[in-house]
Amino acid sequence: MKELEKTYNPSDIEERLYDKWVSKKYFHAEVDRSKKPFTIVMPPPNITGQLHMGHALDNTMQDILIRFKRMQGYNALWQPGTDHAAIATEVKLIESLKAQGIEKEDLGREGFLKKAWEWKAEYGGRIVNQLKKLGSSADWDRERFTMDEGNNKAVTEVFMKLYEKGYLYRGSRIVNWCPVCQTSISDAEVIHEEQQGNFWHINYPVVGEEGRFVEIATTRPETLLGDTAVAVNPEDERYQDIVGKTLLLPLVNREIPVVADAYVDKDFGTGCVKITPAHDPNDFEVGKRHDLPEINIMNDDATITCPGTRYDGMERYEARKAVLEDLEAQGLLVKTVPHTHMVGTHDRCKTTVEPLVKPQWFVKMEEMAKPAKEAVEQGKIRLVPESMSKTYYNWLDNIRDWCVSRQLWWGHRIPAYYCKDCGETIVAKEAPSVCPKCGGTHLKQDEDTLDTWFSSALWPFSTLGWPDKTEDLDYFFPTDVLVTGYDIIFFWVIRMVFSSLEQMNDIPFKTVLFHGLVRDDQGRKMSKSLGNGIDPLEVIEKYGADALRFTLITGNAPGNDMRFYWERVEASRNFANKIWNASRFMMMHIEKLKDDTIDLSALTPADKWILSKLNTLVSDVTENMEKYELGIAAAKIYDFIWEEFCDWYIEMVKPRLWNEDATSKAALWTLKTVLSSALKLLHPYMPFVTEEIYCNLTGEESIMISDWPVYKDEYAFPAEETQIEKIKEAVRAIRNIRSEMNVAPSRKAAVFVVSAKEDVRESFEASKDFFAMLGGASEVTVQTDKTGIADDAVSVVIHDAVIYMPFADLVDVAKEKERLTKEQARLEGEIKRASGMLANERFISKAPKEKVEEEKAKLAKYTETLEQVKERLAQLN
RNA sequence: GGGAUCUUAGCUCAGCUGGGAGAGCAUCUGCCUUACAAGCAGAGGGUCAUAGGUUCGAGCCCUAUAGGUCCCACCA
Repeated sequence: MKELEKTYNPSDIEERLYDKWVSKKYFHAEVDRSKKPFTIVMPPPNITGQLHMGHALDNTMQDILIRFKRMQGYNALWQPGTDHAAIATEVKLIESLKAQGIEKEDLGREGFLKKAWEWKAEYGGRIVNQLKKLGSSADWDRERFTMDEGNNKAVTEVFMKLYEKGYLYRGSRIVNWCPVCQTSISDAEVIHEEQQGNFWHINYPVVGEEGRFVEIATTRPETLLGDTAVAVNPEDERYQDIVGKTLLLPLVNREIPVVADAYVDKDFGTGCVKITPAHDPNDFEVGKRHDLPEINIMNDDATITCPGTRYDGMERYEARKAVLEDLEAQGLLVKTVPHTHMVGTHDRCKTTVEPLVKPQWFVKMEEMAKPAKEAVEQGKIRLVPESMSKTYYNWLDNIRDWCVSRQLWWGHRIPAYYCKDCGETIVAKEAPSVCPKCGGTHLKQDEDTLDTWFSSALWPFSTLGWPDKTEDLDYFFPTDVLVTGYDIIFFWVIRMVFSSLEQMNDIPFKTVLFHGLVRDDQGRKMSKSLGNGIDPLEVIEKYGADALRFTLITGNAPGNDMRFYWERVEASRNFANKIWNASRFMMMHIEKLKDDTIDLSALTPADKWILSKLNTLVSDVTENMEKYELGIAAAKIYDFIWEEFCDWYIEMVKPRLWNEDATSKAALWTLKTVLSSALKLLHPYMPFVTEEIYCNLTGEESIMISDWPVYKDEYAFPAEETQIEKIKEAVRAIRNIRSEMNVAPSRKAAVFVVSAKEDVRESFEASKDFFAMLGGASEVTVQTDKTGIADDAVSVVIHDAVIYMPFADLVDVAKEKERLTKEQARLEGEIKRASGMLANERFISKAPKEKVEEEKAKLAKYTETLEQVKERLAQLN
């Protein structure tokens, strides 16, 4: 028999147990047609990443589900991997190189990529190791990387298929350009931020009509340099006569037409809009409709290109200033109106994006969006919580083509080749040596790479071997649940859905379980810049992985954000310790249990009560977990173990174990049965502590491969449940009275239970041993009426019975008086102090309001308490 | 402009299909009782944002209002 430490120390066992699980290959799943599969693919963390609370939450949820299903007998596969995270990695690498005085260009493409792979080799495993500290039971033997050979193959395959189908095209269109990262980005990567700016009203002179102007308003005056028209609404009476006329563009003195276009809102601003097709998505469309030229005025680093002007080479905001100065000087700046508007910024670096016309690759979304929407509408894919569906539909309804090319080096290089001789575009798996159209040999591969999300969109099937027809794919796909944060529904979830429907002709997963963000204790997002992030590893080190996991999963509804409090981790740790100690108690007696067989009729009502409670818990928890109500299930297990099992059942059972009476075997059997089942229910949440205890308790190899408990009809004892609940009620009543009357716990008293009902008397009689102990009774007498009970006995009424405690036996009147007198003196002192403070005018006027109110409240409370004390004293005299 | 979501005890939040208001922490009181002071026992504290409505019955459903948070959207 192993003696356990008095307090639970997670760091003593976590690593050892994790190593055991890994070496026993418990996490590994192979195709096994005799079992039903249950599959989760892990959202691949970035190779550059460090474990943060979001990962911890995300992976805890997945681990809970996978451990639960594994115990239920499913062939559970949790497929892990990491993401190459194109922009994030490239930017970080560039920074690190810069610190060494090296520029990206110095290395060249090859050299840079070599560095990137070295980086990956160095840091790629870090986050995986951190995930292991959490207890994640992912199948690490199957770990994948978005840029490994198989994924590269999948990416090329999809690119070709989409191209052949006409869903992938290259075109010069307005894209979001990040001047800092120097690449195009997709719409999803642009976040709109409210910024304080101005509306500048500018006069454009009408050509040939001296003194006549058209007044436009703009928030980006520097783009004036690229204007090729001014537009008005065709139905705007004010401007009917100037449509078709020509204006003289200030500063650059270019003649531009006035066009009529319904895009213009005549009630907004001046009703006249300057049109800059090369620098605004709407203007681009207007430009197309009116066949306007596109004049690019900006370089990739957001400096102005406008040869022959003084703005040429200026930084964009510097140019804005200069343009305004010059307009002002020419008297063309009518007015400046402060204006808050939304400005697009790059989600990675927060730089204001510039809409620029660039040749890029786009995925045509219209056709693929439809089935993606239907899959959710028709219930083939279920989103949890359901409210996410609206967000999902809304995005798909308004979807625009997806810009997938990036001007980066780290990523999947676009498998497109251009013939320098005839301009032909060839999309192929391997680099062609001759142009199939003209036979030329001057071919050049596209310099760009693909959006990171292009490869992650294939993750649920690429990790299982696609495009090859593998056994894994056939067996494990479609996956069962995807667990992820609601913040990447557009980036990832939707793209996986349409990619899977298109490539696999099937849904990628049956359910998406969304969770919220983990915020700091003030409700702020955890971020590096704020420095308010809490490192999960620090939490694990201090309180254990189980405590962290339990904290993250409880006290919050699915999909909601949660705040992180150390106090809650501490509470979770205390829970682990509670279980630890319950098992210590058992270990002290368990050797007396010779065998695990029992005749259920040998059980006492208390045994049947807890067994029945457990039975209900088993079905409740299983049901909750199947509905993905992980927090509710966890709370139920917590309450059961702490309250019912520890605070009541263990206490009830003590006299039987101490006395080693005839029912002690039943007690031991019940303790072991109930505890081991409860541990199983808890195992998905707190894998380490449950494993350690379970193995000690049962001698079995591991809890994680044990069977999930199931509801058993023979464990249902409704009559005993009500019977014991009544006794608990009586115990609570007695304790309440004793506490109210200030009876020292050491002071035992005689207790009489009076009931006219035979069954009630019988059940009290049967539970006398623990009832007396829990109620602090020296002796319990059960009878039908008040015969022999003193008139001044304290009584408390419960359902179907009255409990009497002879007063004189309970209270030492002299001592009670002494205590009350002391209390009276203390209260009078407090009242004097508080009323003194409140009588001081300077305190009232100068102290913070709260403080004043606090004192007032205190005074009121003390006064009230004093009254009660006086009353009590009067009774005793 | 559209949409989502929240407003419940001092704090942070649960409350699953409507049926007698909960947890953790904090506060107060008493206990080192042979598993656990990371504990035990007891107590105080809420007109469930506001106003209507549906219902035998609403924290939960409907409408409106106020306030908070978030997402989406090309109003220059």
